[in-house]
Parts: sequence; C-alpha cells; structure tokens
Amino acid sequence: MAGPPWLHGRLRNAGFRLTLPREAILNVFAENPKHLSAEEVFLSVHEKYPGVGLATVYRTLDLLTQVGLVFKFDFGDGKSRYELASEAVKGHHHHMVCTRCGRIVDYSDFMEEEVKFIKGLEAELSKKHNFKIDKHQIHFYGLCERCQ
Amino acid sequence: MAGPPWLHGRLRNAGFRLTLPREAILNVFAENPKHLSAEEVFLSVHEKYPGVGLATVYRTLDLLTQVGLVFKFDFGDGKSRYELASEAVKGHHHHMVCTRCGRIVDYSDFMEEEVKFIKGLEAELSKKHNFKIDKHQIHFYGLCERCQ
DNA sequence: GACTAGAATGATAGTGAGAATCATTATCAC
DNA sequence: GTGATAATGATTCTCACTATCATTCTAGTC
Repeated sequence: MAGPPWLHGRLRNAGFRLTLPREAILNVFAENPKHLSAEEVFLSVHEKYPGVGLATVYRTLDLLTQVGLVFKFDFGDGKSRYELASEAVKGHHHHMVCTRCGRIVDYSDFMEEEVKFIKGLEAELSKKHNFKIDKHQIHFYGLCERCQ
Repeated sequence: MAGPPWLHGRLRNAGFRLTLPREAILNVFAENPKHLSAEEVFLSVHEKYPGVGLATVYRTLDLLTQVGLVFKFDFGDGKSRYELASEAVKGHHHHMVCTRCGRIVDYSDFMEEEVKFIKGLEAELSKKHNFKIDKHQIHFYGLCERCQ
C-alpha cells in the first residue's frame, strides 16, 4: 500500500505510527464515502485484509476521529457511524434520519446560511457560557419518502 | 399517588393504562428536571418504590417518549438520556456537551432566532427531499469552563 | 362491588456494541 | 540492522438495553 503523504503526515505529526491496518481502514472510507458503522468497516477491511481484527478497527476509528481524519456520528440506533472528514468538508452536509427504517439522508442545501447562522450562534454561546465549542451536530428526525 | 389528569388523559388517549410505575417514573422527572439516564431514573424510583424493576423503567421511558411526555437524547456517551417534555417546552433549550467530563450545559439564549431559523430550514428540507420532519436536535461539543 | 380479558409488570436470561487485557508483532529513530 | 515501544489480534469482559414468560394489576362490564 502506498501510504498517502497526507495520511502519513497527519498521523506522524500527532505521534502515531503508520500501519497497514490504519491505511486499510482509511481506504475503506475513500472507496465508500458514506456513514459506516464499525461493523461495516470491519467487514469491508476483512475482505482485503482478513488479518485485521475487530478490536483494531474500533481502536483505529477512535484514533482517526481524534486526529480529525474521520467524523463520528451517533444517530440513535445504538451504533456509532463514521465518515471521512475530507468528504464531509468537501461536500459539507448534515443529516436527516428516518425514525422508521433508519435511513440517513444527507442534505447540503442551504449550508451557507446554516453554517453562517451556526457560527454566529457558536461565537455568542462560547462567550456567554465560557464553553470552548469545536464541533456541532444538527440532526433532523422524521419519516423518509418511502416510510410515510 | 394522585394520578394527574393530564397524564391520565395522555396515556389513555393512546390506549395505554395508568399504572403506579408509570406515575412514579414521571414523578422522578417532575422532581428532578434534568437529563436523566435510565439508570438514574431507576435508582430514583427505586428509593420510593423498590418493587419497580429496571425493565419497566426502560419500557416506560420508551412509552413516555412515544407518547411525547418525555424527550430522548443521545449525547454520545453510550447511554440515552431523558427529559420531561413539558420542562423542555416551557424552557426550550439546547445542549452543549463537554467532550472531556461529559457535563451537559443547557442554553436557552437566542432560542427565538434559532427556532425561527430551524423551522424555515425544516420547511425547505421537507419540501425538497419529501422528508416528514418531526424533530430536530442541535448539539454543540467542546470543553466546558472547568475542563479548558 | 365482583368478574374477566388482556395489558403491564418483575425477574431473569440474552444480545450486541464496544472497551480492556496481554502476549506477540511491526514500526521507525538511531 | 537493532532495539525501544507502539500497535495488533485474539479473547474476554462490561454494560446498556431487549426478549421472554409466568404472574399481577387495570379498567371496562355486569
């Protein structure tokens, strides 16, 4: 595996080593840019690299989240989901979650207004409550097209 | 226990029975209007009514959430949290979660602007994606005053 | 008020996501 | 290349929550 310099740099700078499982896991996201659960990542990695264990997947997902390469989401179905940060940034979007079938619909409409609004709110709240905000999540819940 | 008519009505209308555990659990929220985990509710109920089991607490919390008397939140610490809906409505607020100590800080500043903005966004999204939105959650994550 | 269908309960076992453990292996500064 | 030590894989463990089922309680009917 090549080991893209941006990954290498990102990990090394934070004092972590570049290993095959870590590359393999990141590649899964690159090939499948969606909201993946740890289980799904594990199955995907396992196809190409059967040696990679589930524990390593969990550890690596935590690591990548810490380092900021991956975003972690919780949509309330009992399992965390992960998404490549570069994807999320390139096409910044939020999520609508179907409370019946669990489908997650991305939307990127009105993001400019939304981001602008949220950033302003963040600034005000940080100041007033002395809370150092570094991340936000907005989720809409309801019924998707198919489940209504 | 008296059995407040609003509770009685709310449950009966939905085809559910009024039972002591259900009243007891609702009373816990009335006495302690915060974001309680199922475990915390269980311990609280258990003091006055040791007969009420954990399974019933979980079932009842689900029920109350369904009926709309209680809101369910997930702040990403592995356990769901619940809050009396009337409280939440009376003092509509959102949450900031400390990623170090897990503390949850409520804020109700700028709610009017926020609600107005979100409602507009909801309407647009519903129309465009044919998604029937009935609930939203906004969470800010970061470091609280004490943890910075 | 007694009777009854069936909803709700409590005790307990089961499930499943994720964390902890530890001996072994791989990375990388030198 | 070598060695310190970070990372891994296999496994076990934890713990929030669900399923099961015999028993109890609610509420409508008489």
